[in-house]
Amino acid sequence: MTGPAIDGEHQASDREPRLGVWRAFLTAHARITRSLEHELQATHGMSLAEYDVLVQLSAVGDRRLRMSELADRLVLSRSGATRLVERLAAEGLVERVSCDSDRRGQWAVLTDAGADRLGRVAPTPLRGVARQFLAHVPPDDQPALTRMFDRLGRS
Amino acid sequence: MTGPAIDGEHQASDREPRLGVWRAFLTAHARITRSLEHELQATHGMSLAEYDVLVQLSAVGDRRLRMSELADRLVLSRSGATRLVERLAAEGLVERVSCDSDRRGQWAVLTDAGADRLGRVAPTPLRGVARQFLAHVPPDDQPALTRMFDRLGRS
DNA sequence: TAAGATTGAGTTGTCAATCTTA
DNA sequence: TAAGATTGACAACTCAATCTTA
Repeated sequence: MTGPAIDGEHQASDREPRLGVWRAFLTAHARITRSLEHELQATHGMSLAEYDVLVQLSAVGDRRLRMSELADRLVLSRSGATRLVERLAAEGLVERVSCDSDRRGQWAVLTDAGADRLGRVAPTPLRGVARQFLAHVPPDDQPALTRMFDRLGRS
Repeated sequence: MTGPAIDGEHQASDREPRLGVWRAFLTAHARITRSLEHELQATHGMSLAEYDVLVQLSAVGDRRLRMSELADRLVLSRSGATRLVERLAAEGLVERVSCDSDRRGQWAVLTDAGADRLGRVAPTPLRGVARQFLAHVPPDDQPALTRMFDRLGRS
């Protein structure tokens, strides 16, 4: 089915047949994140971006990441990371510590309060992801999908 | 806590094994859209959001969509859609037309200038999507993936 | 009363410029 | 000179309130 004709479900395909997957990918992402954002905001007054910082920090051994590294992991600009950490620091969930070995550098460190908060908050987004995402992804396909996603956006 | 153990590649998995796919999905989306955004902005001074409006309008028969419908398709708030169309209208790429049958309603209509602009601009994002997304998605898997993405974020 | 749409106020992110240390 | 990080100025989106027509 190469014709522009019967486009039914997947309109807006930029006149290109293959673009259906891409549009579906975009829309899925937007719907899910929007929903998770609302739910997390409503139940715990936290944004997904803030939650992601706590998750990233809690996932590394010593609960700390350099600002640049954090920005890279969040796929955020450096200034964006600065401001995000700034807000979390104001709430006492993250602490800023300057780096000994390179005095230009700063660590973003998860505080105990931050870890506690993450523990209380996490169930909400976890349930959301399970229900809105994982439930629709066949477990057998997950390893292959993960590898595919990991390749996307590189080159 | 089941043990922070061997998390290797997919850290930040929220202490949950299955979450690797989810994190990979999030990161892939962020990387690709960020790159497309920069490229489109640099080459044609247009945002991805603006481009998406033109695409959506050009994809429907009479090149027009009600504001609400447009917002839904873009997965954007209604006010977000209003402001986006406002900007495009200022550039003459979209025209606002009030609706006859329901005088509360407004059509966003793609102008000829808008269609022309879309034609000139499109090659850039299309190449980007081909290179950063489609190239990594096996053609045989695309129909199944499209169906999967279409289900995500519902329920 | 409700639905379509817009507006005012506020939040969050970006870029470009800047400061500091390597 | 360049790299890490922050700041100022600004762009784009969200919610809540509002206006208009159903």
